[in-house]
Amino acid sequence: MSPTIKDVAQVAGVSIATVSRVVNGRGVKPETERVVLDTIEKLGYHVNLVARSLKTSKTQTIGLLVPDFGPFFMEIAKVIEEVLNGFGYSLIVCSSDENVEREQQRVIMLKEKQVDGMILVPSSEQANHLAEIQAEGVPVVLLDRMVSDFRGDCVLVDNVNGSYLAVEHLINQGYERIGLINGRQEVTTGQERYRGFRRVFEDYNMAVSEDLILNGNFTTESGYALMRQFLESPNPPEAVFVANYYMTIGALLAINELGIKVPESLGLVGFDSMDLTRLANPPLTAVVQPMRELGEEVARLIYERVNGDDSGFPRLLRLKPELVVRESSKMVRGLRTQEGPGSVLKRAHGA
Amino acid sequence: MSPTIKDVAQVAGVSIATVSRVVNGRGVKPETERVVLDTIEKLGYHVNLVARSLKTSKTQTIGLLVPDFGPFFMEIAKVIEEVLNGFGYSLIVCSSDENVEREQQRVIMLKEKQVDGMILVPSSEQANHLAEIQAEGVPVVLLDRMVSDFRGDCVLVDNVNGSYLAVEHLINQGYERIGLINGRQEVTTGQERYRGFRRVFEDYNMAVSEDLILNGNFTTESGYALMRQFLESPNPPEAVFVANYYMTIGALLAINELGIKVPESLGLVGFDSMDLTRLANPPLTAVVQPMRELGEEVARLIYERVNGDDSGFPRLLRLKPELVVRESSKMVRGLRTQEGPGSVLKRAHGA
DNA sequence: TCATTAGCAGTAAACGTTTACATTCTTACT
DNA sequence: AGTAAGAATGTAAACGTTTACTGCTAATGA
Repeated sequence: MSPTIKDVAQVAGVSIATVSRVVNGRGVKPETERVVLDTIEKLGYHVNLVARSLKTSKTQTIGLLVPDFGPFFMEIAKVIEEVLNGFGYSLIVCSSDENVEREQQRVIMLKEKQVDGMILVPSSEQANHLAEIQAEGVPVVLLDRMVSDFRGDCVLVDNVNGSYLAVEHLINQGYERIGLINGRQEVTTGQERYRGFRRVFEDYNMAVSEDLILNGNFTTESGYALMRQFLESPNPPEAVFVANYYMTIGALLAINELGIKVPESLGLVGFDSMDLTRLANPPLTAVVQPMRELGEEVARLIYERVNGDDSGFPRLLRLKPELVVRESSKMVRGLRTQEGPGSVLKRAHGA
Repeated sequence: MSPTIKDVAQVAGVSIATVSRVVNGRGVKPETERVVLDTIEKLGYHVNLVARSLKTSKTQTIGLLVPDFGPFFMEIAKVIEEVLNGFGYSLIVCSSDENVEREQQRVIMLKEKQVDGMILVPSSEQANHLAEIQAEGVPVVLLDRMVSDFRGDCVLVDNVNGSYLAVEHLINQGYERIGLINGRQEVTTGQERYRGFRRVFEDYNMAVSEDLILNGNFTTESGYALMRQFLESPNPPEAVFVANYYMTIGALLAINELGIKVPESLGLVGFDSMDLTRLANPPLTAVVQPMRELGEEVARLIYERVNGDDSGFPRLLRLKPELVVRESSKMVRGLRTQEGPGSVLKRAHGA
């Protein structure tokens, strides 16, 4: 259908090698170049990158494998795309649905598509498929989550301290019964945030109420369900820390649905500051991760690796999160202490 | 590096044609198949899709070109990915930044990558590059926006009626001075929403206040700036309709920043119901577009086209948006009529 | 028993590039 | 003018597949 290099060569009266050289800007005589360029224009020729890739064994494509297409990872994907695009690469994004088998399938698919490198947010501690790909010469950089027995580059956030900051803030505000809506313990982000949570209590010499730890799975649905569980329990927490963005949304949904007043009846610290956390009712105190930086770093790193720069392998970048204090965690002193135990619902509705 | 079909053939002691047949599930004798399959397993062979694509001239890849990587289009991209993935296709997503030249570049790039088809959200009325691609045999489906002199498939939303519903609702609530934060007039979504706005006034036999129409460009920033302009003007509108999602966020930001009470001091109808509009303060009345359906339809359609089904070409799908009424547009009767003209700021702060 | 056919497997060409190597054309120097 | 060097171009192989064609084997029917 479309003209090929051969057609151009024929029409221009030169060999295909010459056309190729013109296309790739090698040394050809200016007048020959003119002729070829004109023919290319006339015929509407475009290089076939599939053919080029086969020959050069470079696709100028990076695979990005995320656990879901939610706003958090999409925000990062956007940055990655921008950076990589600047380097002349394009991106194939796919999702593992937080599911190891699917992750393995997708990795194979990306390998078959001959991506030059992969950025991967692992959805478990499984490492064999990653090592395998790596051994076959495809650079892999882990993003956001680590897997312990994988030796390779990682770009992460300091989650322990992120959640530490959040909970410490709650304690400093005077909250005592602090609940946790916990993330998936199968991945490092979940583990580290949990670790940070406990560490604060150690450092402040306080006991954690084990019954105020609810295990979620990072989804909005689980955030919603667990927040409801808290709110409807006979002896609910005074404040809750939610360990990721999607669950924060879910928790907020539950809170709004039940008409709970935040922070009057419940202190809240969530995760990540997109427009939503800023505009939420009330504006949410949150651990915010440096998403842009995360994307930039991981994009730069995979670019280096793909271009044969192995300096400092395996590189581990741990970026610092930040606590943004807004209104959802402002303790209203004196209010809570006057009441006996009871459902937040009662408190909220003045019962 | 990685083993090829040739290696497998050699080790298995068969010809490469046979290996190929095994891989593609053509008829080979069961025992031969076993041998080949075992060798594939042993060698860790994976088909090279680049080579296959070159031979078959099908890449099993669809290009998606959006004007930006914001949540609206990403939400749709997610659906498209899911559907297409089910058909065995992958997606290359890229952005035109609402810029025609960049759009043209990206289109060429996708063509060079030999995508089997493209889904495109045009960022102008320019059609020549689209027609060209189409003429070269690559199916193109337009999404969300139309371009008038392009003859091809489109999956759209009925924007005229979307914005009609919104403004009619405002009028029915009793608002009279209704402002519009308008979208880009270079694209059909912007044009149609504007048309819908005016049509309501015609139908209700009311005059539009031309000074209450502010022209934005679909970005959060412009939504913010224009809402501020409204709020700080001497004679601000009683209610505002914002013509897309990003500008709605911006408007909300401005409103919160200035501490304006909605709907007490200002009625508001925005666009699209993501988590944000639900959780915003106050919950937002919005024209919601059927994003999932949009994605599903466009994915299905491009799949059909790519697979040679040209039925009904050019197909035009116009999906219906829906008005979700929440609190931001509940007129508080009597309140406003007591005041003379003056900045909303004054009203808001009781001055 | 022999011809016919069906089922399998192999051979080789083709997809559109890039590039090592070979060849031809320029140019300039002796 | 002759030649050597260098520049410009051409030739052909290779990248890893798929697939039309060919040939072989074995089974079937008369």
